[in-house]
Amino acid sequence: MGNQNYTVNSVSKAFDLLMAVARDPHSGVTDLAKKTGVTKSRAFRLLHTMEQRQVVIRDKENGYQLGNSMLVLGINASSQIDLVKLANPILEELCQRVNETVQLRILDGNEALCIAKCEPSRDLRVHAVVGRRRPLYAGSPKALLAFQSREMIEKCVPLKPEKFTTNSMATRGVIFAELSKIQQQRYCISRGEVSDQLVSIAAPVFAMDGSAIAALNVAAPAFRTHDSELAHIIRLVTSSAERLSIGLGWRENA
Amino acid sequence: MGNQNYTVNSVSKAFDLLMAVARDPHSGVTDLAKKTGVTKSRAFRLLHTMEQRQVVIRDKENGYQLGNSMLVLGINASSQIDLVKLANPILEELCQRVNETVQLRILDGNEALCIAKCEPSRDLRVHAVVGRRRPLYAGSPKALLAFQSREMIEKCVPLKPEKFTTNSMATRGVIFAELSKIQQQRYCISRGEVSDQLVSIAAPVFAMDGSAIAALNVAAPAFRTHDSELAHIIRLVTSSAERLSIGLGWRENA
DNA sequence: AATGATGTTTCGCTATATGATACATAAAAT
DNA sequence: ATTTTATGTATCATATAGCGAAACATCATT
Repeated sequence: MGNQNYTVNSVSKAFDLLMAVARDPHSGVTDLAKKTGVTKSRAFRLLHTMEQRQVVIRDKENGYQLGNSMLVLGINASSQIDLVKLANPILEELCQRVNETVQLRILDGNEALCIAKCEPSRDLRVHAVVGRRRPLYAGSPKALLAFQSREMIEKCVPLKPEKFTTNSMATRGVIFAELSKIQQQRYCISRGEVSDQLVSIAAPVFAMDGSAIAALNVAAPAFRTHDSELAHIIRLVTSSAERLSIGLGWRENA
Repeated sequence: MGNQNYTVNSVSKAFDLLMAVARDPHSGVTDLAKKTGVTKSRAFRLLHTMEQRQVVIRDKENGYQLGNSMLVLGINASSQIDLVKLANPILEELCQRVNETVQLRILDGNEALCIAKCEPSRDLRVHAVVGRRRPLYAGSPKALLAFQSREMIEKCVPLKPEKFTTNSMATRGVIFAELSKIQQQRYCISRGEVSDQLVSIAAPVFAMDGSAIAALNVAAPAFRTHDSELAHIIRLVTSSAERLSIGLGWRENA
């Protein structure tokens, strides 16, 4: 049962390339090769292979972008992953009620990964990107971190946390204190910790086994979010998160 | 300038496996190996590689399904592919107006591939699947075929067309005639050609270069679609398709 | 013209991915 | 209980598939 290396290198590198294409569409072979640390020949062959399968396509200037197969696979993925399947209607309802951007983030490695979002159709709104990663120790991802094991928390809060804004929590101590507060009240409010002038209200989502696997959050411009409405938003976010948890088979008691 | 074989076999096979996983989630190694005509060892290694990258994940019973990476890539794809990006809001509006299922299909090989859809929230509705392929010679994909080159049409209409229902067009002659009619009127109505009791109204979408690259269609139960409303639906479908074409840079005059 | 970017092609080498086979574990059948 | 037939996982020797480097071809730009 040794930890064998069954990895097929070309396949692994192909996905490196693919992620690179997703990140910066319209890049060419040379550029992508550099970004992924692969020889030009190799990049060319791998991309060529993916092109044949419509995984990537090329624009007029030979730049690569994601192709139809990715589209098909992606849409299948969202109907195969229970969490996303369940979440989307709940996100939409929440988004409509608060009329602000709503996001769902899961734990991925020691980061939070956005796997679903919903934006209102008003002109000024918070922009969310599916696939974007954030550290767990700042802003609304704390709603996810707060419910992890002690070791996990230790591992994820660096000794010198990055200061995104003047409002970012500066020390481990402050963050730890905030995490236990979040654990008690079961929601997290962060004001301008990651971006200035943004307020975010988040609540954890629990799986059947009681572990916190995701965090649901509403992100809004600070000036639009007065204390009077805050309680209302908190109620909506926590109840949406709870509905989602229940949908995943979670039950209140232990 | 020879037609070199730059294909990296493992990568190609990996995507075979991946498509198989998308098609039948929760299958195991053995099963997937059979379906894709690959040895078990190879399937295992390729799937293992993709598992490491979160392209696939496994359920409790060792079954494979699509993972988070696919989700992220898929969502990126839909924002990178101009057609889909443009189409979604238009599909949604059309769907809401007609209160029936709306689909967008592109030409893919000699089939029509559904790349976007929108379903109304009523109980009885036509079910659409992104990623599903259909022949071009039957039902609403004819709206796409009608605007292709003579050779393409010849190639895509088989000598003995498949009979999906009793209403399917039986001979090449009948289909050819219908195609020229569609070309003239710029829309296509099909009644129960692919599924009994279903009516579908479709219109072509043109690219900047004037080629027909997609077809937009509304699919509805026949009993709900009376002749009185038909004209109205046609108007909505054609105008939506035209808006989409214009969004892609197409201009009315050649 | 000359330079400096692209993307594409060639080619010989060896590391890499491969099939066959064996093993381990679990479920089904006897 | 014992055997059978599934499954997923591991090992290994072999050849071939994929590799890097460097040459080539098209473009822009100078």
